[in-house]
Amino acid sequence: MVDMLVNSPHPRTNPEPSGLPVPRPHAVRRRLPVAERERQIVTAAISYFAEHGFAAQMRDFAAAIGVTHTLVYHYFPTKQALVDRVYLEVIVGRWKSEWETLLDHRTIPIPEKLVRFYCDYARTVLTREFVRILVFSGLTDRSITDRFFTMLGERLFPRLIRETRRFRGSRSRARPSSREHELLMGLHGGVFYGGMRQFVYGHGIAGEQALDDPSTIADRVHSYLNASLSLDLAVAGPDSLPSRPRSRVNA
Amino acid sequence: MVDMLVNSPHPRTNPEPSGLPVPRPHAVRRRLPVAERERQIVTAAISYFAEHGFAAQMRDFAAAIGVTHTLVYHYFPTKQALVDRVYLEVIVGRWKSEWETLLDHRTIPIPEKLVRFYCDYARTVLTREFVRILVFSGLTDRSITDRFFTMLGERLFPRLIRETRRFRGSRSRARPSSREHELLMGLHGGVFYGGMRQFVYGHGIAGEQALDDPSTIADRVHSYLNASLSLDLAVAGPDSLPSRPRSRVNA
DNA sequence: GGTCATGCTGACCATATGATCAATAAGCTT
DNA sequence: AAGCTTATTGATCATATGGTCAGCATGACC
Repeated sequence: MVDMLVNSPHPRTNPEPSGLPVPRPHAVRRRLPVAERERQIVTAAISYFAEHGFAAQMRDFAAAIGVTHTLVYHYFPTKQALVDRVYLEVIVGRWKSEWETLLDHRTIPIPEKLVRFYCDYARTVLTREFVRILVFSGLTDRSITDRFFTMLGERLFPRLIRETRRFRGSRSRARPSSREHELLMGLHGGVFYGGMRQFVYGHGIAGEQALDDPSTIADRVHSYLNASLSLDLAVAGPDSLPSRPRSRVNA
Repeated sequence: MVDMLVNSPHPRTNPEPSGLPVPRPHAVRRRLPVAERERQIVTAAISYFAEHGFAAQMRDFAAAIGVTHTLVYHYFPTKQALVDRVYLEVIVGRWKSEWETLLDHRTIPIPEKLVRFYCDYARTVLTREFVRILVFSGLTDRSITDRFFTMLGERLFPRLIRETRRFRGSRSRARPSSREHELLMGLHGGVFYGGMRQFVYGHGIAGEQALDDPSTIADRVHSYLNASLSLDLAVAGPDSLPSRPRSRVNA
């Protein structure tokens, strides 16, 4: 399927070489309860659009679940309506408010908290459907990625910054400096990049290790926290070293 | 988008001198030398497809540079040929063999070498066209991203792993462990994620700081190198700390 | 000013696509 | 088995798309 990208009306392969007249090509017509059929359509649309992009044809999609595209139009008035539904279920619907609760927890040690959060975040978000649909939507209609990133920026990143500061022994509530922010983006991006590699570029890890592998996540979080310790001496000079890091983390 | 078809391909305003019957309703038709026109088409195609994806229409694209789509077909036999050319120029054409030379350099201190490399890599690769086209192509036709990632995997990552090991005082030539590899992917992904945020999600940095900002890059590289120091004690146990890190790096 | 090679365009083709609608038949009730 | 509701479909529409082609018109040369 090269032409998800490159539309081409012409090169449609004619699938009917044999001139035989097919008497009853259509299979048994099964009637499903409305709720069930709708569920089926949405579920199928998620994986179909994740795979082929939102430029994919309604007819091809419908054929993939063995119905006609007209039936899909019976459940969703327009293609856009179906697309919106897919966005909603995959991106918005997967947000877990528990993440916020977890990060607000007062007694779990901060490194453990961050590791636990990023493990679950990775497990939730680093799926084929989520990653590809987020990226597809980011490249075209940004309305959904905007919503997602607003949530990240309002509910997640401030908490992560706050916890990082607590780890460093700071109670500042100031707007994060760009160094602080970029450091966090390095962690966050490093995690998400695993999904990109696997589901977009197709050069994922060999299989031995999952994207949400706790030890990989732990490595990254610890590396991030350690780096954050040097934030305080940012202005002190390039060669100084904290005489005794507050609490260096190790795997 | 729709009206681009209706509109005359030439947005240049017709002077409209007087009520005289104008026998030539179409705008000035400029003839360019072949090489020049081809250059113009390719350049425009790069930014147009980067913006609208490769599903964009030839007519719309042609209209954007003020010619008809027929003219484009005069220079490129098919849409795919143009797309291939875009891939080639943007992705393949931007690889710098100097990167390999730099990483092979024997005397530059390793942290400085990595910082210099990632600064230039970021400057080259973290452009709107590169990032978006790479991701567009990754989501659909992977032939080009495959080529790119093969280059990364053959020419870049091995060198980065080797230098990281040298930094740790190791001369091993063994295949990188998955921990080593994932740590490096964390760095690499953290850098690339900046481009994703800015050019795909549209939630880039506030402008004060560029994607290839040396101090951000330096932070990440140092954080990575420090983390790599704990690789050796991976099996030693979760709580041990190197009595004296070989050479901790700071900003 | 005239002419000529060719860069460039409008009209056209064949197919494909999102969307509509009357007609059909599956599954329930009786 | 008959009847009814409605889930499902095939035929159809209007438009859009990648691609072709004969012929126009532009700029260089005389």
